[in-house]
Amino acid sequence: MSAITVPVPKEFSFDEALTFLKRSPRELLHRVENETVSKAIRVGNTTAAFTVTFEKNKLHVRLLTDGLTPGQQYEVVAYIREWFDLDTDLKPFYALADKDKLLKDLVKQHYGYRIVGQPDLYESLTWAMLGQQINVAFAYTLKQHFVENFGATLQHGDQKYFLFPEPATVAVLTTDQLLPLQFSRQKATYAVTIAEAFANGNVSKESLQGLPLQEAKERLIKIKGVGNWTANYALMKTFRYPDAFPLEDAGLYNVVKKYKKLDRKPTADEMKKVFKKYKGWEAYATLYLWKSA
DNA sequence: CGCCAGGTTAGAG
DNA sequence: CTCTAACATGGC
Repeated sequence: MSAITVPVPKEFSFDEALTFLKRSPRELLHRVENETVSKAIRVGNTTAAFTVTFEKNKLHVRLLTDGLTPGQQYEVVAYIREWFDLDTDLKPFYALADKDKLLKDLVKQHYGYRIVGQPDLYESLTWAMLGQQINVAFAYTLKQHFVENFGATLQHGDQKYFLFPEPATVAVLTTDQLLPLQFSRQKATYAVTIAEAFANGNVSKESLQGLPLQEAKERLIKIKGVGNWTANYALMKTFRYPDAFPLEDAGLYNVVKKYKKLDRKPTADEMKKVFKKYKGWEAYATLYLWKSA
């Protein structure tokens, strides 16, 4: 079995990443067992399963699928680098956070916590949409049903790996096929609309790559069902624009409410004021603030 | 049972 | 541009 080592930055915590990945027992797109993450992804025209562990200060990637070309192996490693957010230099953020009352303790407690991402923009956008206006636990239930019903699977040994559904698969669904999965009519419609946008090529990760945040956001918001919150969330998880963050997020409102000892929901202006301090690092500030919620 | 949850849209004022 | 109702369902 081939193994590949991947160096990580000093400010990286595999444990924090694992904690995040273990968030829901309903997650089908990866497994965490004995400090080992396993997952399958599509690379080119094939599917690759792999495991990731952390030993001697490095990630160790083991490919479970035989016969991958060097190019495909490279793609797997590139995916993992993106997934674990290994290419962001957190030093400037930590310098800023160390001087901030709200963040100071959080960044100490969770030192090395990064944005566990979703390198697939379609997955990211759909996942964000599923999470609109419901609690996270139920969002995972919806995702579980969605993946079980429409995602491809890969059997490796006694392990079954699920892949996120493809846009082309979802684009041709009727809302009636999604209602039994506990989707609301609205979410069912949104799911199909988002899939159509990707399936017909109107939106793709490649076409947004490198765009300024505002432009990327505008393109995503053209899709019905994708508002400011959803677009920011997806851009945060896929491209890690450091200043992409869901300002309207209920969790963030609650953190600020608590911090300012308010007896009501903070206003949008009050939220903006708090986040002004984190200019350029709003996404990471959000990540750590969610930890306190 | 009631309130709220990782919101968005369409329509009115 | 801002405000509001409707959507809609589970978790706690």
